[in-house]
Amino acid sequence: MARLREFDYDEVLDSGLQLFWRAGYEATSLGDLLEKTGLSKSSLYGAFGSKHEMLLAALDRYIDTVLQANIEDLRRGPARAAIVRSFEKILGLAPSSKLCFLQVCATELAGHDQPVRARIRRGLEQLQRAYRDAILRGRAEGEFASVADPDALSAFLVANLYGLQMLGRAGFEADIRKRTLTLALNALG
Amino acid sequence: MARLREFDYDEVLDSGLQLFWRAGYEATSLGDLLEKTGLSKSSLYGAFGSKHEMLLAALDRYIDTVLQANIEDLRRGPARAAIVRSFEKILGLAPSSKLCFLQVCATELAGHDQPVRARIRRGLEQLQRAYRDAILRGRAEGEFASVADPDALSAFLVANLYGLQMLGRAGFEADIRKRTLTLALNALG
DNA sequence: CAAAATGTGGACCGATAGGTCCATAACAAG
DNA sequence: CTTGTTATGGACCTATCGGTCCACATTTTG
Repeated sequence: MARLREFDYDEVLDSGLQLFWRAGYEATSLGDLLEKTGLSKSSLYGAFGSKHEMLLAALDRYIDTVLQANIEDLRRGPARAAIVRSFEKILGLAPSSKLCFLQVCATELAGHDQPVRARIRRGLEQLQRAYRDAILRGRAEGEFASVADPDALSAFLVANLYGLQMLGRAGFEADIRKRTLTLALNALG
Repeated sequence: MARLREFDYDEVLDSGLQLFWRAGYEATSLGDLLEKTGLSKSSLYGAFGSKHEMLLAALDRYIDTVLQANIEDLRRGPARAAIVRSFEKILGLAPSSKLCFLQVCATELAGHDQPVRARIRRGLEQLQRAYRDAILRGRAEGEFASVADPDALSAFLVANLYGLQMLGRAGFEADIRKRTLTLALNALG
């Protein structure tokens, strides 16, 4: 072995994630990254290789921490309440607040960037599975009347989650979004 | 008056729109714009003022042409068929194809750019109204059983439209997206 | 303590970013 | 045909972009 790094890898990665999350990939410069993390270029490049590889690492980190926390929360308590909870994080969203990082990367990069797309798909599929599990749990408990295919129903919930974020960003009032959500939840029966 | 411009304003604007649409705002450079339009910097700046103002003009142009065409198509024929048609443009979407330009701008810019957000809202509201009109038309014709509030129901359709684009970009198969759409259409009754 | 290996700071790089400026060209009005 | 006005091409500007490189610092291993 040799000299050990003086910074915490995950901590730096979280800082980078914050920047990419707020401003997007292109609008986040290396200078921004260096300033926020306090690292020198050598350290950052030594740890991540390039700006793009750092984004990929940040995406993985997002999925494994932020998204995972949401997924775990979906497992807690009665299924319907858990699903509503997962949506309500979005409902209060002001136009300028952060969207799901997956959405940020999907629109900016996934069209021409395969590694990014693969990660987004992975994240979305995890989320879909979590909804699917909640649906099955709710049915077992007699909470839901719908007999629709759980795969389709969970994908439907994911789609509505991201669609609602779009409405929020456009400045649609919380009231209309709340009623939109109600319609989505109706599909659960 | 004086010397008249040698290019067609709307034609140039459409070229710019194509670039912004495909790559996003930050990733589209002035050089890209000049190359694609064939203009010199003076001409482009004389006509639009800045890259940012050109984007705003492109957004307006998108709403007044592309989106407007979709909206007009929603008025044709039986309501349910028209709504299905409007979604099917999205359903065939490969991961790398273009999203709605409003979505591109919403995620990249609307968080911190008010003029952009205002335009996105305007576009989305026009789209929502078009769905609302189609819903009312369909009800009058006895096509729909649902008695849900048309404002909420139309916002719900808009949300599902954009949510489905997200699924497409992530690489979700057309089959699962089709079944997701079916669930959304169920809300029409 | 020497040697091998890795981390760090910062100078340095060519390319490109968005934008301004100016001399010249082409028009309309009188 | 002059005058006022706008359009055009392209030189030019400063700042910053992402990235490389190297001398030096710090560590583990033997």
